[in-house]
Amino acid sequence: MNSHELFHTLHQLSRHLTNTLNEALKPLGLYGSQWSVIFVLKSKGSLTQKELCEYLFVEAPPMTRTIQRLVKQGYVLQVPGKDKREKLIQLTDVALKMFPLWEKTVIETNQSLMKHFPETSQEKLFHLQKSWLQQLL
Amino acid sequence: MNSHELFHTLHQLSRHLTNTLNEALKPLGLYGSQWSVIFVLKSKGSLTQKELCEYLFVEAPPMTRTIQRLVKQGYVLQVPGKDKREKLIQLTDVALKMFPLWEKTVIETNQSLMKHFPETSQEKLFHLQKSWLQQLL
DNA sequence: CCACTATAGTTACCTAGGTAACTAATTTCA
DNA sequence: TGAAATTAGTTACCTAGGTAACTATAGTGG
Repeated sequence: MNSHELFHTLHQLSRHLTNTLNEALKPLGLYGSQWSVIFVLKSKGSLTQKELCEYLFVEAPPMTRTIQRLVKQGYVLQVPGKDKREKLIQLTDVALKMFPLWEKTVIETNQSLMKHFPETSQEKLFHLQKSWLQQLL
Repeated sequence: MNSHELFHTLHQLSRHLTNTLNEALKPLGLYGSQWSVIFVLKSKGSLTQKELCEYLFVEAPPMTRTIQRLVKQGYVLQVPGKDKREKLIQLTDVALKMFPLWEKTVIETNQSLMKHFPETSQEKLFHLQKSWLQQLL
């Protein structure tokens, strides 16, 4: 094992997971990146764009783009925040109604992705990656 | 730990590694994806585009783009292969001369990325990733 | 031989993430 | 108070990976 291999498998895994989720959400008209935003909003309630960026570790421009797309789809609203700069993002009723279906799809996809990967391995993987990431940031 | 967290951490790590490498290679006029192609060509010698795609697990169109960019930069040549469809990709003398510097940069970056991540953990992580990936593909 | 199928690479277009630059608004501090 | 610095979000543009469709070439089998 050298670092090339470590990095390569990591990137490859990431891409594979992304592509599989996108494929699963495609019939529902969503992409993984949009689901991530929706999921966070559902879990934590309305957030500012800044908070979304911080939570999901995504830079502002792509977050703007994702949110604008979700606004266009009618799944989120941009509501003025505590001052004139700030925008609060919240889920619409449409999104709340759709959420269970989206969630079901994601959970099934994730389970299928991890079907043959033991839970102990998942836990180990998570902790190793989290540990690495934490010392990087 | 739930699958959202596992996936999120993984993607985040992947992005961080990619961005850090790109930043390091930027002064040398290279991107990580180009380096990957160069590295494989240096390791294994001339390969067809198809072989490069297979080795790096990238679809043909982005590989075409990366190669075309490398051709424009004068780092690779496209040489006719065994039939009229096939193109062999090989490193130019310029690239061979530059390679040590590129490699040094990449190695230093990688080492810095892993500085506080013990080698035993790296090995464990690699094997977990590889194991998961193998049952997915 | 030739129609059909498969293959290698390309083009067009999509999403996603990033940086740089920018605008408008807010905060800071002399 | 007001200039300078900071902040929240946007615009422009870049790279990277993907799918669909395509072109030219090669292989297959009746």
